[in-house]
Amino acid sequence: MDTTERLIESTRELLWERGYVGTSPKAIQQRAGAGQGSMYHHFAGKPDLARAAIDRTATEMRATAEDVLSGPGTPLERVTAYLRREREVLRGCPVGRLTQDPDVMADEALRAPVAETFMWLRDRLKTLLAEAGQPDPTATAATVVAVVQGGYVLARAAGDTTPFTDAIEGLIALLGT
Amino acid sequence: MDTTERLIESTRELLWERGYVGTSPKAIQQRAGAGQGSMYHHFAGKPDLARAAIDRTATEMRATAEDVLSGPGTPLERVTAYLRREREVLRGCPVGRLTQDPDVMADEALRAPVAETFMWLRDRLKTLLAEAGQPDPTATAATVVAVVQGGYVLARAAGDTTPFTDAIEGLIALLGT
DNA sequence: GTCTATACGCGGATAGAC
DNA sequence: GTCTATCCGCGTATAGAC
Repeated sequence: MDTTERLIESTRELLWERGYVGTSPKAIQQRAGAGQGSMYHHFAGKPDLARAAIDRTATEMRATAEDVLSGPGTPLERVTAYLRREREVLRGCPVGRLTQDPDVMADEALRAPVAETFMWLRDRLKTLLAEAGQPDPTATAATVVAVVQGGYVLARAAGDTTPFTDAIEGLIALLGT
Repeated sequence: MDTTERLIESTRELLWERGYVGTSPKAIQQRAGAGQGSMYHHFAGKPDLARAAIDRTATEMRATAEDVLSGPGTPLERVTAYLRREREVLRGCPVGRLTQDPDVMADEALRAPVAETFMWLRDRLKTLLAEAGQPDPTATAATVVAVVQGGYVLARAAGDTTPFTDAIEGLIALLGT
């Protein structure tokens, strides 16, 4: 892995763990094993690096979701599979957490991939739920995504994955077999 | 409002807007109209102030919820009323957002009120849902809280309250009349 | 109780040598 | 491309005067 790659990956990890405000160039350099000069040679600064990191994280999240959503089974089974997909629950959602960062939301270039990811996801689920015969697919799609995002919040608050699983299984039960 | 009060209230606002990591003593002092010496006279430092602010915010949130949950109507109507309660959606949840802050989660004194608030809320909803005859009240209660918390995430990502409302109404529909 | 002075390292970056 | 030096203001206090 070359320096550019290591810088981006380190930034992704730190954004996930500590958010944008809590991530310093110095911390990125140390994790990447790169010097000051090296970092500023490859990137214009912290926002530039964050842009690369966030773009990649958002893209990856869509790909992961699409993988399950276009998988085998009836539309409802695929939504259920999406809900039950394995996740690093206690680490939270690497995209959703950015939503809480005022400096990310204030910068159009950083905010856009976050907004697009959730719009895409809601739309994708809406299509499946419509196929499944759900009466209000738009609203239900929002509910599905919200349960996942809110499940992370509950799990982190509790320091335990149980509330996440509960929230997911509670929703699946409500969606009907 | 005396100085102590203004310091706590300013801290509450800043924690809501910018989180713990993004909030500096200097910013607190400026918003409170208090000097450096004044702040350190009344509080031991940033964590001490944050503790007072978070305790109050958590307590207030429980009181607000209890108000609706112990209101008039059938148990299910009260859950619905809780879900439809007015909220400053685009500002996010002042308690839920703390969940994302590594320095808050790392400090037991700061973390405890956050954990307790969500445990209390899930338990309170569980009781109502059990009375309402829900088959799995524990799981459904987690789903209800998660939809609210996740709704905030979606709304902030979109810069628009619509996905929040969609998520809430989608859940209410699933819960049945 | 509040103010001003002082401290020291970090955040975020630029400059220029190698 | 990477390194070291340097910069300036902020974060987070402490000390002591008033």
